[in-house]
Amino acid sequence: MSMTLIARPRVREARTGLHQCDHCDARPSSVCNAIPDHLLDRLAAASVVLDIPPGTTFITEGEPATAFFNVTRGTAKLFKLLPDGRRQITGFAHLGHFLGLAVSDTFAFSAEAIDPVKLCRFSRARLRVLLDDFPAMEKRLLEVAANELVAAQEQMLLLGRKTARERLASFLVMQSRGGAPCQPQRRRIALPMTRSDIADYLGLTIETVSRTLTYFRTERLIDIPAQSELLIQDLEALENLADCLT
Amino acid sequence: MSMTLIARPRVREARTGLHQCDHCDARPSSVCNAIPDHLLDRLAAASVVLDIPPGTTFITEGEPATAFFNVTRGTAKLFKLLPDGRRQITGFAHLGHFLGLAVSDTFAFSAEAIDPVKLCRFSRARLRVLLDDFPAMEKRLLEVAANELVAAQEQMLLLGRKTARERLASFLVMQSRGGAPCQPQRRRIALPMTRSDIADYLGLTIETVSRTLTYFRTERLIDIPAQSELLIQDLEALENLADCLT
DNA sequence: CGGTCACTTGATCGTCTTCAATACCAGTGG
DNA sequence: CCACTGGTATTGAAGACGATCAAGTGACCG
Repeated sequence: MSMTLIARPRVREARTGLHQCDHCDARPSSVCNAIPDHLLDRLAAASVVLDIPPGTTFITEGEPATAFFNVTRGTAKLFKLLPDGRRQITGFAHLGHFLGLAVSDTFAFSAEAIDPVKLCRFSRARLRVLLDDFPAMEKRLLEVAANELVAAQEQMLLLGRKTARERLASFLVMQSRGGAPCQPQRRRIALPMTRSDIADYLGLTIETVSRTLTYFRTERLIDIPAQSELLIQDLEALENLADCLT
Repeated sequence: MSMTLIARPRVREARTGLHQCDHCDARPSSVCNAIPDHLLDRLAAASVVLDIPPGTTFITEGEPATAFFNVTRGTAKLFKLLPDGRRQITGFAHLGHFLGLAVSDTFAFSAEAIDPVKLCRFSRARLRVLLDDFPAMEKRLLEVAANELVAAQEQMLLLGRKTARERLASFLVMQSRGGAPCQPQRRRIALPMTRSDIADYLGLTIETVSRTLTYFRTERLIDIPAQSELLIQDLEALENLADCLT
């Protein structure tokens, strides 16, 4: 039996005195903003910076949740697997996203870097201390959890009740807002994830994703200058489709 | 044009000195257990007891979230609607379930009583005060939110990647544990919800639910003594189906 | 009884999947 | 420069699962 040997990428760990939270890109949008500026050294001391190469799984479903993460750069996909390999991507984690809410001793999902990802890692114990010392951070976590719950319910609606066209439209509209609601919309969308990722996120196959995107293109709703780049031509039509007003 | 007039059920409000939290059925399993016994009067003072008749919608998606609820009796369905009437039930709320996590000023879902439901209502302001006074309660809320998030992701996997048989099997196995994981399994399941509710929960139609249940019955996996009652005959087979090990 | 409502069962249909072939693109080496 | 390779995306044809449409059953109730 031939065996492919895959070099397991070593996760580079950078724990240095240089690690500073005060000019972290993620802070404005992350739970860390609950900690006042003059105490940021506490936060820096509790965390370790990691560099994750693309394709690396850094959280595995079912493994003990000994540490939590904060994404400070890049995009990760969060997913669950069935024994036969079927996959459901439950979300994409961008700048500022806190990983470790859906947890009950063990992680309920796996996480894999799509492009080069930078993480802040907090051990469970150290985070516990931080939360006890900064109740505001716990409040922020609750806020974040509430928002994720809203998003999750929206996704259930999509997966349970929307058609392929509606799912793709919803996805594109969401991406045009940078993955979060209430953000300014951009016509140009970067798609760091593959078609397969999009399919597994929307509960479809890659063929259906591909076909539907070409439909949208022939209908002049979008343009696809490159594989990982997309231009929205008719946002209103897509929004109507997404909210199923058609 | 003929018009059906529906008597809007008045929600009975019982705000009396008799409202006591110390022998509330919901307390052991709800967020209220974060408050020590000798301070339960604070909790009672902050809440109002409501009786909700079956079929009454007591939370409407999009309306301002001025109050939160705790279910102390009965079962409610939580759902989202599309403009054309398609519905996705995102969950069922039983004894002890806190309603108001998936919130961002306005409710992200609607809630309707399936059978006679009793609720504890907390105004947003009063709950705020309670949470500030009892940080343990905030911690409990975060726990609850984390658990709901885990459940939501599991449901996304179901909706996005499982077949009708697998969905029904997952549903039945979950119900045999009383809707929550880690609880003792019972062979006899009460199904207060209609087939239509089950369908909208699993992203199917009532016909598919009905058919699949009869398949299960002819395969001796289950028995259906009454419409709202179900007996599991072969739990192992159902569990294998649910986790897609077949 | 007739009426309603929820559920079941049957026949047909359509959307999305599956299977398969082809195109595309970047990287590598002759 | 071009052939070769591996990974990813697109396109086509056929098939299946679940949806839709429609009829029938049974329970409950005034």
